[in-house]
Amino acid sequence: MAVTIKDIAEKAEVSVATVSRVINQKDIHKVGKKTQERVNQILKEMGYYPNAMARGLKTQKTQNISVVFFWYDRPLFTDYSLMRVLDGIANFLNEKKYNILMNTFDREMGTQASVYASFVNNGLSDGILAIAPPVDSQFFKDLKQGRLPYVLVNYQVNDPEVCFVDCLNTQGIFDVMEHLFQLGHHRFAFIGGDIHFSKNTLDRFNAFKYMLKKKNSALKDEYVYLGNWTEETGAHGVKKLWSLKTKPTAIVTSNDIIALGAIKQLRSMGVQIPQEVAITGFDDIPTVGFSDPALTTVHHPLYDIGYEAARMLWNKIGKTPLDYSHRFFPTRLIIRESCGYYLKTKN
Amino acid sequence: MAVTIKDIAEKAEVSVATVSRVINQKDIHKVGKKTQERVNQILKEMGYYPNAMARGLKTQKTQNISVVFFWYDRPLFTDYSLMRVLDGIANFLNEKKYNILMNTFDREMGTQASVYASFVNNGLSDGILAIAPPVDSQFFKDLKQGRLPYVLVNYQVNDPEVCFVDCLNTQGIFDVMEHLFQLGHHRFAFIGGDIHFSKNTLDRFNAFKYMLKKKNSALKDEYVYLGNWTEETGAHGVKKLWSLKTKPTAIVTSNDIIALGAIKQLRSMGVQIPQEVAITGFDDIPTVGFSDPALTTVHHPLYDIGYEAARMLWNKIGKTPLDYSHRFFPTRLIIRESCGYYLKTKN
DNA sequence: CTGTTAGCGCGTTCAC
DNA sequence: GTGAACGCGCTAACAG
Repeated sequence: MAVTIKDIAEKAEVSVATVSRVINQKDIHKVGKKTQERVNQILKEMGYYPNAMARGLKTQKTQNISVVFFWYDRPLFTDYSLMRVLDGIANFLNEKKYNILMNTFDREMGTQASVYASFVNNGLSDGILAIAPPVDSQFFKDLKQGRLPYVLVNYQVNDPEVCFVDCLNTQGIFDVMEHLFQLGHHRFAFIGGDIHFSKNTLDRFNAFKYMLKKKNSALKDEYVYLGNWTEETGAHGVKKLWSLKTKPTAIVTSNDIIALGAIKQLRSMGVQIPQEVAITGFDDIPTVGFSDPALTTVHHPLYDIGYEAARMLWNKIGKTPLDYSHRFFPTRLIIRESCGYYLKTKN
Repeated sequence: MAVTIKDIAEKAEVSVATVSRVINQKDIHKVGKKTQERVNQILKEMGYYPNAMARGLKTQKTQNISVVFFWYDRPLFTDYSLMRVLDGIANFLNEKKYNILMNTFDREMGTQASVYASFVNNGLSDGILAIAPPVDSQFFKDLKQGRLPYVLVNYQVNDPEVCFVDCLNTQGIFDVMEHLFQLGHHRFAFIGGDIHFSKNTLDRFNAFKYMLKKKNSALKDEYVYLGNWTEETGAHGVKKLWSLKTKPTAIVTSNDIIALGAIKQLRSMGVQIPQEVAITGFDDIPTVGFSDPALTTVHHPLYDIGYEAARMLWNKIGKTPLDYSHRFFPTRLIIRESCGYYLKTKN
């Protein structure tokens, strides 16, 4: 058993109240100099450190934030995009001396009731950062009904009461497709993740469809392949597309990883990129700068999004008035080699 | 305020003791069937979930594990190697219904006293997984003196009382160098991270020196460059080496990231790999299979190490007798293109 | 300036 | 079968 405030009080021959005062430096001016020194001395000697549980129980503040990840399958902390968000979150919370409590749910658990309450709303944390919660999940409803402040990350919803931070997915897709249109492309395919799970993917897919309509370009079902977020999905999508008589001239993907898988598959089939087909990604993860060809993609300010989400939550917890409930970060088109832009301009 | 056990008791017109019995299914046979049903009903109706703090305070068990990372600078969850370890940890702890409490310290904090106690030994967790703690840090001593069970990960020490899980770093370096010797290399350089911070790096560097001695090959100071774990270190190391009159014929690195940076720099200087110089990595992160040339490296079973470390800690917490205090995982030489092995055999 | 005490929410012992 | 009461370690109101 660790040393408690009571042990200190006995040794110092003062009451626990006095000890508490010097520990927390609260009403400290009321405590005699001599007493302070003696207590501090004993605190050090006995190696006392406050029990966060007891303190939390009393103050109803824990100094912990729950960061909730929804894995598609099993815990996968090697997902660069999610971890880049976590970088931003951790850096902010570190500054503010908050601890991070990781909660990871798989696809199935995200849909269950009681997950929220038993794992998150259990008094262990002061607020919740939900990273890319599944579309229309039970967790999402629980969050609204629950008593804990929360901020959604990489999720957007048309509800002024819900706090979230996201990027302008729609704008990102528009930019990428405008770029492709300018380069003369006219048959567009889409390879993406599971739109029933990821809101970002859904938004990007919708933007893709919207843009086609706007440009009077037809959406063909056989030009759409939705899987998950692995390289395999990219490869499978390409295989499906290349089994068609009329191939697309451009492939828009919802994520860089998918694009990388697609590129690998195309190369293994001897298809020239970008001469025979253009391809684009989304997120701008570091590796895509070194793929062959280097991937034209949409930069996603993941770090800033994480940092800002943590800041918003911190403000909510601190009752600091926030005059906005959500923030959108702009994306940025990163033109590299996979669409042939530099090929054209070389001419 | 969330609904408490007392609220339930009042509504159900029973005592809190009875409610506690049905919640925890303890001495449940003593509770009347009717009562059980009524309490369960109300539990659901009112959306009750136990407060983990209060419970932890009472039982002295938290169902939380502290996972401690020591960043070289700031929180960096995008480090593949560390996150791959976390994958293993999280998958095991998920199975056992333990939560993960993340504690991140920077280089400086790791050396400070009181960090252990105030951030880790605060009653919030039942045990500690310390990922690659800094060499000889204060934290390390605190861990030994502290009352919490712990397991070190990616760290090894000659002390039967200290639990740890690590790979056979020495064997990994031996394999890589034996491979290089077989290919006829004779002037060896080493580019690595900070050996005063990372035990793994230190062990690998020592293995490098030992192997040179064993093979009667001289260790030249100008063939050693130690920085951190970024691509820049690889690049800087190469620049330094290529400023010398006599260049090394082989570069052994302590980590894949460094090797990738070195390769990039060598290519930008027009140096042929492996014709002019061979280069090796360590860890076998996914990207190195796609570098140009593909990197010959040492496979590091990071996932398994994390999983096993979590399992060991879980056993310690559960007082299940463990008949060993540490485990070493074997490494595996992965021969790709960067040392010229396939070049030779093609002849 | 210092101490007494109540209670945060829960589990558990010991009565009945 | 059930309940009263205590205490985990701490903070804060109040008393002196």
